[in-house]
Amino acid sequence: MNMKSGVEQAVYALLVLTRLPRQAMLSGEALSQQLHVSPTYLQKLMRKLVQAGIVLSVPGAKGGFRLQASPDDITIYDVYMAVEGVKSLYRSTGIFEGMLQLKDNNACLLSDVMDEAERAWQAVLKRQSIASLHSELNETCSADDLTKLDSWLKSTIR
Amino acid sequence: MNMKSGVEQAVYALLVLTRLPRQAMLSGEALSQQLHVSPTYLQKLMRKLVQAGIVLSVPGAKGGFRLQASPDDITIYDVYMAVEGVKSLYRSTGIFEGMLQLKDNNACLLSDVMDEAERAWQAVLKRQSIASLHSELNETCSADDLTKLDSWLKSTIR
DNA sequence: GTACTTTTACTCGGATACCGTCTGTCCGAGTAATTATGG
DNA sequence: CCATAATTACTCGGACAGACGGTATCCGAGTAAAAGTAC
Repeated sequence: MNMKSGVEQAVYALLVLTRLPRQAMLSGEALSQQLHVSPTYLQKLMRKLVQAGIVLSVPGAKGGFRLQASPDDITIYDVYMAVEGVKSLYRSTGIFEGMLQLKDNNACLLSDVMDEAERAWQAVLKRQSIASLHSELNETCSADDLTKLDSWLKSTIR
Repeated sequence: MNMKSGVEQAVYALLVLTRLPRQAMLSGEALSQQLHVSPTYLQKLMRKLVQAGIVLSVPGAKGGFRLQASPDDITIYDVYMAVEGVKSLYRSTGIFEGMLQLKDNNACLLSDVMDEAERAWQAVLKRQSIASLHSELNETCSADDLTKLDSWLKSTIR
């Protein structure tokens, strides 16, 4: 039971896009270079973010990605759901029904607890947004590093 | 990101052991028959429960398993940890450090949120015990099914 | 200079290979109760 | 009848095969801007 590393990639990709100048676009290739991750796989992740309405994509030359929603409106939960899918952590394998043959397809005893636990988990992810993470980034990093990142962005967008 | 089905097996195994007459023992083979799961794999799970101090095992003829702790003291969290291990759901792959070469091995921005979310998740699992699940079982099942289970237990222990 | 074609630089989505983890099996040990054996 | 040996019925833990899902790569297709070409 491990979280996909793709979620982490997606979050940081969004963080980079947050620093993007207004209306500018960044290609998947450029993004992958900044994050040091597989270009093709990141492309796949970006498509999921597009389908979830988080990111806007434009094909063709000078195309690329940029945020569609405001960073304040994008929660970590949204990113998680876009990348990981909607299936819940726990799905009964039907042991309870099998133990003593119960006629009614009763939800297994564990489902209630597990669902509640998952909701509690998701609630925390919903409280944090890309914007709040981005402000953390501003506090954490040195001004030097940030300007280096911004100038890289400026020179990369076309 | 899916929970191991082994956790479910372990929980129901403990539920069966809860109904066991005082001091009686049940073999892994018998348990697996009742749960309709793989005998050898269940054996592996039971060993983990033993190592976690949840279950007591006795080798040799007339040996088997029985609960070591009181059902009230065994939380779903305990079972989860015993089966799934202690590693956390999320571990940073170091993208943040790689983005702009940060000297200090700073924990990535996501870690805080993810850890908090995991704690919230675990907190729910800690509130539910095997005993509370067992009382749910008593309410859910028909008296007929329960006596059938008990008589099976009586005829199986030796 | 305008209309058209070609090139270029992207995204899109499917097919597929790789790899780690979870599931499941097998086997040789160890242990204890039971049974068999010998005197 | 008692002591000892053999058998039986378990757990223990490692090694390993199989299944599955996440990671990663490749390719053909679509799209739009830019560059080239013709008149």
